[in-house]
Order: sequence, then C-alpha cells, then structure tokens
Amino acid sequence: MIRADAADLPDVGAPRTPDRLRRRASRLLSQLTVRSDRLINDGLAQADARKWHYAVLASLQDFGPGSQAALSGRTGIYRSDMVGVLNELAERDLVERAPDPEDQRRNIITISAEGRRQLRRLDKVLDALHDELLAPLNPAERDQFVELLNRLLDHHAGPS
Amino acid sequence: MIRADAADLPDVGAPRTPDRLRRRASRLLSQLTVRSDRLINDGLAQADARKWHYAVLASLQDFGPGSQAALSGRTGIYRSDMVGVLNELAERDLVERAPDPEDQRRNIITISAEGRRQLRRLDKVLDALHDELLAPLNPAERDQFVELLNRLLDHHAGPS
DNA sequence: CCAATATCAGGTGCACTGATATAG
DNA sequence: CCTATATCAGTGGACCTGATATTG
Repeated sequence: MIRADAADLPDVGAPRTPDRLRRRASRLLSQLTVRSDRLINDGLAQADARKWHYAVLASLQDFGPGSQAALSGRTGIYRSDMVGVLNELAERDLVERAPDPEDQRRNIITISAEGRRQLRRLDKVLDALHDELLAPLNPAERDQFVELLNRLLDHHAGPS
Repeated sequence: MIRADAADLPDVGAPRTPDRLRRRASRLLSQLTVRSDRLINDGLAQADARKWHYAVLASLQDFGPGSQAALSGRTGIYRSDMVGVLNELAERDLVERAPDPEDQRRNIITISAEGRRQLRRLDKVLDALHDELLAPLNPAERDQFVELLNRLLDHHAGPS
C-alpha cells in the first residue's frame, strides 16, 4: 500500500459528483442507443423486418417514390447498403423497383399495397416499442426529449 | 375487405406531420449517436486516446482500483474487450496491472500519476467536444437532456 | 464439482470507403 | 471529359458469444 499520498483525492476541478461517466452526454447517448437498438431490432424481427425496412417504407409513404440515391439521402442509409435493403424489400413484395424512363441510370422505387400494410403493422409495433423505450418519461417529457434530439441532429446534420 | 383501398390516403392514426422518421426517438438516437461518436472519437484521437480509455481512467479515478471484471461492470466494456483496452493503457503507463495477493485469479488495476494527468487532459478535451455536441442547447436544456438520458438509461440498465 | 476470473478466437451488424460499369 | 447512378467488394470498430486455463 504505497499509494497513500494526495493521489487518491479528487481532482481540484472535478465535477460536483465524482461520477464522470454519468455526466457525459456522449457516453449516455452511446449506451442508451445500444439498448434502444437492441429493443427495436428484436421487436421488428418478430415482424420479419429491420429498422432499415421501416426507414425506407416510411420515407416512401411520407415523401413519395424516388431513386435509390434519393432514398439514401432521406433515410441516411448509405448508397452501398441501400441495394441490399431494397433487395430484401422487393423479395417480400413491399416495394417495386422500376427503371426511370427519363433517366436510364435510375431506378424508381415505389411502395406497394402490401408495403403500405406492412408499414401500418410496423408503426403499431414501433408505437409499443417506443412506449417501452420511453416508459420513465411522461408525455411532455417524451415530446421534449424528441425535440431536443431533433435540434441536436439538425445542428450536426450535413454533408459529412 | 374491411379496409377499402384508400391506400394512397394518409393513415387514420398517422402522426400529425407526415415525417415519421423525425418522430421516432429510436431513430433520432441512432443517428445522433453516430455523429456524436464520430465527433468524440476524432477529438480523442488527437490526444492519442479512445473513449474506452477515458471510461476506464474515469472509473478508476472516481471509484478507485478494481479487478478487470469490476471495471467491466462499471464501464460497460465487455470482459473480452477489456484485455485489449488495458493493454493499450498499460503500454502508455497510464494504469498498472498487478496480481491481487488475496485472489490469484484477479488483476488489480490502478491508475498511475501519468494516468491522472492524461485524465485531466481528456476531461478538458471532452468539455470542449461536448460544448460542440450540445451547442444548440442552453445550459438548462443541457442539464435536462442529460437528466432524461440518465433516467432512460437507469430504466433499461440491468443484467442484459 | 462448481463458480469466477482473465484471456483468446471468432461472429455479426453496421457505418464507411473504394472500384466498376453504365448512362447522362 | 466529367458526373451521377446502381452495384459490388472489402475495411474497421463495436457489441457479443463462445471456449479455455487457472484459481477459489
């Protein structure tokens, strides 16, 4: 036990509680997102879906058909990964992939009737999952949490 | 067909704005965490550190020495990954790894003087980075954001 | 015999990069 | 010629699952 000097005392400029790890928003975000992603992925798996499926279907329903590059921009899914997602969605007949007559490079992706049905199902599943995710917060707090997240995201969104 | 083909009309129970992707806390969390992690990782890399380094050093400073399993529990780093992190920290002489005389299975990890210096450096770096991360929020909002995250995390913490 | 520890080897999903062929 | 698009191949780090040897 040779370590009995001032070394064990708290730092001079230390935070009020000694618990650094509970005060760093970045760490809290990472840890919560791990739990959140697991919850959502497990829940969606029960409905034979992934969160990318929902993102694409929701984007098509809310903003209409679009090229794969457009969907990429809307959803945040990389162009390289979009191919696989659309393959999975097309396999299940949830979307249709047709060449754009005006630009032969593009595919126009359209949501199908079955896709709309699936989206409604997934919305219900996600409502329940988010109720679990946000269980400790009352409605006003949930709204504010979402609002804070949106403001932060807007600030950090962009070309990079 | 109970549900006639009002297929193109908005869903009955749809959210007020058509923008589903901006209303799902799980998606906002995922996306924000990607940006946050990148910001933090890049920033810490400038100081020859990773976020795991900070987690371990902070845990040692705030809660004292401990076995690798104990550190695992405190920081959320997996036991299997802890080995590599401690190797990196020991290489830099930021921690010391000594066998526990009372239990030969355990290593007791202790933060070194150099480790404490590095922790102070990293705390400054992280202060600046979080100022950037939380830029759109005023001090009260930042506190509340952290508080909401902590409550959510507490609710979802646990054995698995 | 069973449990905990440190360690190692590997799997999986995801963000991301780079290259290619094709079309504008 | 240069750009955009869809596609493919592959990297890197993070989370997670085992298996093993050692010790309690």
